[in-house]
Amino acid sequence: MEKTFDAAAREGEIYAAWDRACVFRAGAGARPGPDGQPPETFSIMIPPPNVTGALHMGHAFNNTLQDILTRWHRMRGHDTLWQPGTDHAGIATQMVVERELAREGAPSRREMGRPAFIERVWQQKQKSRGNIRSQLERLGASCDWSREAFTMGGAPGDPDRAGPNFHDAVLKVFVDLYDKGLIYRGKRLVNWDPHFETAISDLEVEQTEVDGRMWHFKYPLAGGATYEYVEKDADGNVTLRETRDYISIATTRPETMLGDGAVAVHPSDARYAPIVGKLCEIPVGPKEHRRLIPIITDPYPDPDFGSGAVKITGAHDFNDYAVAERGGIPKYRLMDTRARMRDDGEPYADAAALALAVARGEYSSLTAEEADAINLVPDDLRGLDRFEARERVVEQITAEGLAVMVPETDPRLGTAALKAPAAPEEGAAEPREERLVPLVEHRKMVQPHGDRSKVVIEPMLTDQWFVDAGKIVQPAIDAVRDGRTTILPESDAKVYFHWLENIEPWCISRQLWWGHQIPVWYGLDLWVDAFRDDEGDGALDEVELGRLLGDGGMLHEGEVRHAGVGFEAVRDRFHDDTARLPTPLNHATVIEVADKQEAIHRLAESLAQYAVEQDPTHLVYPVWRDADVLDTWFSSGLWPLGTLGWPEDTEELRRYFPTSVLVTGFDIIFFWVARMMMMQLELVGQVPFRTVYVHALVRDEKGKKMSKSLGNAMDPIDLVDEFGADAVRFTLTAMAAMGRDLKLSKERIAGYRNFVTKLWNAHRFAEMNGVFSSTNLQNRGADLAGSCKNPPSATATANRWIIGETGRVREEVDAALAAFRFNDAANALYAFVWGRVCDWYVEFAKPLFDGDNSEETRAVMAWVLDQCLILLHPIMPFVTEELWGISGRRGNMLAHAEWPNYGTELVDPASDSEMRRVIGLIEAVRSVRGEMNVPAGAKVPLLLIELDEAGRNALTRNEDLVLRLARLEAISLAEAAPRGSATIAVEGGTFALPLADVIDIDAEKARLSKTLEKLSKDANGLRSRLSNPKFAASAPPEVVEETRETLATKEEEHARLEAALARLSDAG
RNA sequence: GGGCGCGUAGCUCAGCGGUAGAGCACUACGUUGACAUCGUAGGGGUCACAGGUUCGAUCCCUGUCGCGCCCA
Repeated sequence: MEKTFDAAAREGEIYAAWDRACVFRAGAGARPGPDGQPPETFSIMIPPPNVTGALHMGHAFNNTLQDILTRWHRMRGHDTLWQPGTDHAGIATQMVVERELAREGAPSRREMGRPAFIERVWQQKQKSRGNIRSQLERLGASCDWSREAFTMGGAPGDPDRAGPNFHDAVLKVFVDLYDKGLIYRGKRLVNWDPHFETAISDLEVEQTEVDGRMWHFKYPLAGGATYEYVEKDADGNVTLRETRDYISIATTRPETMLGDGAVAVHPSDARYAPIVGKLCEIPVGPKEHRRLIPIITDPYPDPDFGSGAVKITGAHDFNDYAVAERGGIPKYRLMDTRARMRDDGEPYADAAALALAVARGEYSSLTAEEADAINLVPDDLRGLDRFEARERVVEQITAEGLAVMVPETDPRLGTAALKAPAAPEEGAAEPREERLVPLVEHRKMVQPHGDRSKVVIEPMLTDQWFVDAGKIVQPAIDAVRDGRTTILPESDAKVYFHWLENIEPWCISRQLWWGHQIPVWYGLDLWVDAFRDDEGDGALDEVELGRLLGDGGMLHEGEVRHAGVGFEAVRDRFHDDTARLPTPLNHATVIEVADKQEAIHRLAESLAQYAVEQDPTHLVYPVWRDADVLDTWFSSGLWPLGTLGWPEDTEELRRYFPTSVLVTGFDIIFFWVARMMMMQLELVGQVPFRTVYVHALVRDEKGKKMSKSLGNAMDPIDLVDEFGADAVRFTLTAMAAMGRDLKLSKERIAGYRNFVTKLWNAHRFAEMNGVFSSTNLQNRGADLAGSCKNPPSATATANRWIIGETGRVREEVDAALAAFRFNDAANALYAFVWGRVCDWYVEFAKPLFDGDNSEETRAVMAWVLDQCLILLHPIMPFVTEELWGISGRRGNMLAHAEWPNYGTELVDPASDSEMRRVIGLIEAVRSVRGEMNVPAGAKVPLLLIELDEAGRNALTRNEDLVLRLARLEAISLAEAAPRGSATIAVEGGTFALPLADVIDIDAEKARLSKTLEKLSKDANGLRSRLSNPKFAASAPPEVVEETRETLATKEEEHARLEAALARLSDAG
């Protein structure tokens, strides 16, 4: 064997061997239960990574944990499935492709059109699909790749027909929910990304701190009205009293003033009480069409913040939206999809007049659609970018003298403020005349940015599809409350509950091209009064038909719609609808067209043709499909069911659903976990998983979040290249304390790479000592047959001891994994393999190989090393598989080896305590040697002064071990410690190291005194506890007994060392 | 502002009622029958602070101070 495991060279080979042997296939390696029952099943769904993405450390962590669970259950003989797959990641993928197009100088998305673009995305998907898979393979992920799924699998254009038709399943879910009334369309405020021109979810919005400005403007009261403005301090003393003809408003987004619907103040705010209910003027726009808006009260404004008055722009701010809803304030949309000021609709004068009538209460029933149609952007600002419009608005207001002015020394101006002039007595020049400047506060503020586009998100009022989440949320709450699903760690269950109990409607539409296109078709609403059959004769005459065509009639009417998994599915429903229309429209054929414009055109055309031919069979009723796609989280919400073939009743669905565990990050508890819970419960009435294990974040070594822009991201594959997958996995596992972020450093990984080497070299040692020789292989034939239950029989204490230790660690590991305490499992194994097997057992074996028990020792070592490989395999699959192959001829790959179920019954208490004494003596001798500076190479004699029987037996039976490991020449009996010797107190006895020629008497005295001091202190503490009568009365008897024993030991050791010190002093 | 969590050895973290552990780092020594990606020994902690409960508190409770994260 080489000196180290060559991970870089071997890992690929090993993975390929697993692949060839199909060991990761669903159910592979499953064994019947103890009484011949069918095997338990274990299933786990990978949280699907972005198909065009790359794995980051979070993925590495997440998938390592999944692999540990999967491999562990597989080795236990369970029918195991780890379902892999990828997510189509709507916005991210669309972005990748658009960027690619730009780089190539190819036509843009809009230039090439939707079908060509989608085709291009499929090409991209085919190109990058292998990335994630090969990266997961580098990590050793034991997924069943034959079942790889894709959230857009089966969609039109999918060149790969192999996987499940996830696409149609998603559409079916939409249609089912729509038909149940759980999905609706409505005009709501959403996070709008002006770059991608789509609504995005809260998850996709980053709150970023930026240097912002806050302007202060005066909104003049209507008709020049005035009021007494009074400010008071906390004690009620008047600090300011003046007559004002305006109300002061602060804003960070002046351009939105154009859409203000009101000014709101807190109901308790006495400063503004005199003007509540009055109208004020928005100080921007053409003077002759100034809009007036009401001053209202609402609990939202904070009287202590700014002026205490807040402008209300319901169509462009989430808080304002709520105020507007409460107060019946109209919400005027100001921008287009690219966040430029609107350039559509009627001229400003007409729009402003209409809005003014609304504000005056002259126009009571303004619908949301009507409000949306009003464009309140003044003509000179139309078409401008929002930021440019902002500057213009500020200029115009300031020019008009309606900006709040302050001295230029005002500290609120921030860095723009001038230093206050020094006092004259400090020698400053004459104070300058105070100049006034507009109050523009420069301050840090938090602004929403698109996490991918990086542009400022604009809250925007748009038509979107929503899931009425409130109606399906309760079962998801109940399932966790009553324990059908467990969320770990517990604190994350609280997050889950909190979110679900305050659930909001879920916006599921995205204005993207890549994704599941919403399966809703619209038709023109012909069932309205305008198209009435006047005579009631069941037929439309020319006049009546003319109304359809004339006056742009159809354009202004609404739409009717149906949902179905495809056009064919909705066609019949539209036919049923048209059947209710008068002749000749009831003969119309339903056809699919691109959009509403085309529908109007085709219908008009077909009616015109009818007017000429009078042939109703040529009439058409055109319908068009909703252009939007579904939120990616909506489709991934179906992941557990959809990957198993739902809605078909598949074998896999019956076997593996509900799944056993979901391993995922804390950041998607709401967005994914909660939604999967809601959706599977709604669709099939079952929870999607029994346990949700929520893991924390992988940070850099300084505790910073890893991010590309910070440049502190570590690429897991680079780390695998450098240290090997096993080291990376073991590191992540050992640091996976529940609910705690892990700070990853290369030093730590290097430490565990050394552990891999340690394990390797223990095997190398074994190989060099014939442990894997064919004779020995025969001796352990039973084990090769797959039984791990029976360790070889052993007589040597060290062998009996290590077998017991193995039993202990197996219990520890299983208990840890069962409780998802991955770090405990890793640390238990580390301590066992390095601290007990390598540090002690291998050393003990060296002398044993020369003695009577050599064959037994070889058999035990082979068994113990096998157990190390088996128990470590879920965490470190590569090196263990490699060693498994090297160390024996096996019936199975290690990935399918049988997981043991022995436990502490393997512990032999006598051997245990015997080894404790042996190890104690060796350590005591080494310690004294070290402190007395005995050269490491020197062999010295040890004198036994006194020792109890158990100690003597232990010593006799293990003398070779002690001599060798303590580097002793011989052990002989002595009546008393000779002059100038160091004393060693052990359990039940005293030894002496005669070091007359090397010993420094003072050093030895100091050493003994120090130890004695410590012993006295400990003993005193114990004594005071024992002498407290309440202790004996209240503490559990075993604790009292243990305390007594500890005290006795300490006192005994104290006595021995005290005697030694006395002798030393006599001598010295 | 609301919620959750964290302050334990130089660093990273376990432990969470019975007088503190690991890894890494550090110091000294070392070609000991695998391993220098190693071995042996050693130093290093009023377990953030203040109260309380208890025979006993790093652990439970309350408060304070710091630091995170999530939601507004």
